[in-house]
Order: sequence, then structure tokens, then C-alpha cells
Amino acid sequence: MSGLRARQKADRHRRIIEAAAELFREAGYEGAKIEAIAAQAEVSVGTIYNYYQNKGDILGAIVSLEVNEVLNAGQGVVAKPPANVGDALDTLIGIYIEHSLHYLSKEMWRQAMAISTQLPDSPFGQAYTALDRSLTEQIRALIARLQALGLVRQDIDGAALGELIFNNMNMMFIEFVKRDEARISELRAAIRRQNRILVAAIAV
Amino acid sequence: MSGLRARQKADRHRRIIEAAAELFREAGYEGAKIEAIAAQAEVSVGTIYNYYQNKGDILGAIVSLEVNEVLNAGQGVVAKPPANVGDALDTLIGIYIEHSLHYLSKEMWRQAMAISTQLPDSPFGQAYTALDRSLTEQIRALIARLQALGLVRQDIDGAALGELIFNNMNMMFIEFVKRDEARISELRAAIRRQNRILVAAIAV
DNA sequence: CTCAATTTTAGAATTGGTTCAATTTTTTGC
DNA sequence: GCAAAAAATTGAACCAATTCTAAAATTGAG
Repeated sequence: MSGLRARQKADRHRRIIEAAAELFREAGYEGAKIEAIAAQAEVSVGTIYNYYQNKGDILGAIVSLEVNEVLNAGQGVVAKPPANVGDALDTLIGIYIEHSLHYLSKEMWRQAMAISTQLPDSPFGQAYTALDRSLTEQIRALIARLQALGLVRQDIDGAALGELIFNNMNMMFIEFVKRDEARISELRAAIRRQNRILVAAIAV
Repeated sequence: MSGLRARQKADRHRRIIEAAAELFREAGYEGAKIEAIAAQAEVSVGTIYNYYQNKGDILGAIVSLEVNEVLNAGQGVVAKPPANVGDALDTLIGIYIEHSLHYLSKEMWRQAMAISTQLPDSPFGQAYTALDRSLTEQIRALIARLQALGLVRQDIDGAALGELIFNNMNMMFIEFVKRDEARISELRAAIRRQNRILVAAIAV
């Protein structure tokens, strides 16, 4: 039985993540030295590298937690969407954006995004791509739901539309985290304005 | 008069860029050590840092060359666009994409994109954002042109539409450079499919 | 309880980007 | 031309991530 060992392992994982999350927030990604994270987590530097391939993967684990929460929250909207295409999209996207800075600072997002394009084949790079895909799928699911409800035209290419909406939102979010002074409300308004064009095209 | 000094300066800039471009292509961004670039350019390491704030800025200078070429090539399409909204967009985007791997490898693009989100306030970060904006403006200009030609509805929000098209294309391009095996033809086809939805909505 | 296997640890070594103080080169006022 | 000032160059030193090594600790099977 590997009961105790597994529990200790999980515990070390948790301690490392918690220490890193705290230090990333306090000192920024670059400012949080591995030695400091190790000290805070009460493990050695070597142990951290035993659990994660590199510093980026630690951040990756934190990002995954955040995005999975967002995906869960999104479920609700897909299940019971507002009875209006524009509002439905705005509500789902709103959930994504409003949750986005819960655990992660803009600086952490910037680092995470950078690492995911820099090392697309690293564990984190692949995980990040998978998360993006899940978000795209959720938007597609919403569109399919709206089609089923008769709110969106049947002849719309749902797959392509889902990608289009996600890609635009994601790019806007990237620009948002690149500017510290950018406000969430402005971001949402800009995306609404862009989506208005699509809504006009697809609503029955 | 600052004749000699200015000439030497320009010459060293050129040598550094040429050396870096060659080594980035051969050994990849990470693989190209600053010492090697310095040796190849026949300057010292310190001199490189006198000319560029950091390694990323060297890559940035190369990216700017490439993107400016693309912008120039795009001018032609905006001036005389194909007499069909879908074809016009496809032609402009085609120019962007087909030129994109001329000087830069996918790996170089990945690094450049990563740096631009990681350090949005560095010289390169700001330059990259400006380049993105220029591309967006060019797409907007094309739409305005098509509106003037009576091919696009007058009541379309051209600014928002330009952003939407650029953001989607850019995100698709990011995913494209993240996968070494992805082909240009597939990328173009996927974007065409997405834009079809928009074209249906905006064409007169 | 004991022992072999596995994991963790501490810390030294490595690596490569970046910084810096000293030196050299270029310019400028005379 | 010639020195003093300004600018540029140099390469050694620095720093932090990552790797490596040998010793110590922990585990679980018997």
C-alpha cells in the first residue's frame, strides 16, 4: 500500500503550490526565487525540481486550477443560457473574465501565456493548449444550445463560430493583461462591441 | 560632425543583427548564445548590450524588419482589392501568412510572441504591440475601402470588425507557430472558414 | 524489526544572460 | 595638432535557474 507516501507527496505538491502562489503574487514571477519558494514550502530546491520540470510548470499548475474553476462556472451558463444571443455570450465571457484575476495577477498571466507559446511541448505548454481548447468547446456548446433553443440560425457553422469568438476574446484578454492599467469593464465592453457584429449575423 | 562614429554605429548594428539572424536560424533562439553572436559580429558582449537592452530586443529588431515588409506588401491589396469581400480578406491575410516564415522560423516567432507578452513595456514589447496595431489598421483600411466600393454594408462597425478579423487571424497564427507540423495551407483554410461567417454578415 | 529500494536533502557545480568598472577610441574646443 | 571631455568597448564578475552528487531519511516487504 502506498498510502502514507502518496499522502506526503500530495502534501508536498500542495505546499509547493501554495508557497509559489503566495510568492508569485507578492514578488512577481521573476522576483520569486526558487530558493525562496523551497524555503516557504519547507522542501529543498532539489525536491521542487523532482516535482516540477521547471519554474514555469509550477505557475502552470496554478493556472490550471484557475481555468478549471472558470470552466466549471461556465457550465451553468451553458445549461441555462439567457434567452438572447448577445446576453448569453456576454454572460459566459463575463464569467471567464471576472474570474480571471481571482488567483492570478496580470503579471502571472503574462508569464503563463509567454511560457505556453515559448515551450508549447512542455507539460505546461500542452496543458495550457488543452485548457484553451476546453474553453473553445464550451463556447461551441453554448452556441449549439442556443441553436437547439431556436435562438441561433441552424445553418451557422458552429465550430468555426466558436473558434472565432474564443480567439477574439482570448486575444483581447492577452492585450488586457499586457496593460496594467486596463480595466475589466472596458475589456468586456470592447468584446461586446465586437460580438455585436456576429450576433447580428447569427441570431434568428 | 559625428560622421565616423555614426557610421561605425550603423555598421555594428548591422553586424549584430546579421550575426543574430544567422545564429537564431541555425541554433534557435535559446541555442544562440550571446557570446557566439558577439563573436560572429566581431564585437564584445558588452557592446551588444550597449546597442540592445537584452537578447529579446535583438530578435525584436529582426521581427520588425519582417513585419514591415508584410505591411508594405499589404498596401497593394488595400489599394486595389479583389472585387469580392471574401477574396479581398483572403488575399490580404494570405500575404501576411505567406510572408511570415520568410526570415523568421516558427521557433523565432514563438520566442518573439512570448517576449512581447512577457515584457510588454520593453522596447520590443512596445514595438510588437505597435506592429499588431498597424496590421489591425491595415485590415480596417481594407474594410473601409470595400465599404467605399459598395461591397460592404455601410452600417457595419468597421473598427470593431477590423479588430475581430485581426484578433482571430493572429490567434490562429499563434497556434500555427506553436505546432511545427502545422501547414500554411491548413491555416489559411481554417481562417477562410471562420471569416465566411463574417463575410455572410457584412457583404451587401 | 531489518534491510534494500526509493525519495529527499543540502549544497556545490554549471550555465548563460546581464551588469559594471576600467580602458580605449572618438570628438571637440582651442 | 593637442589635450580634455564624451562616448563606446571590453571582458571579468554577478546572479538565478537548473543539474548533479553523495549522504541521510523514509518506506514497505518479509
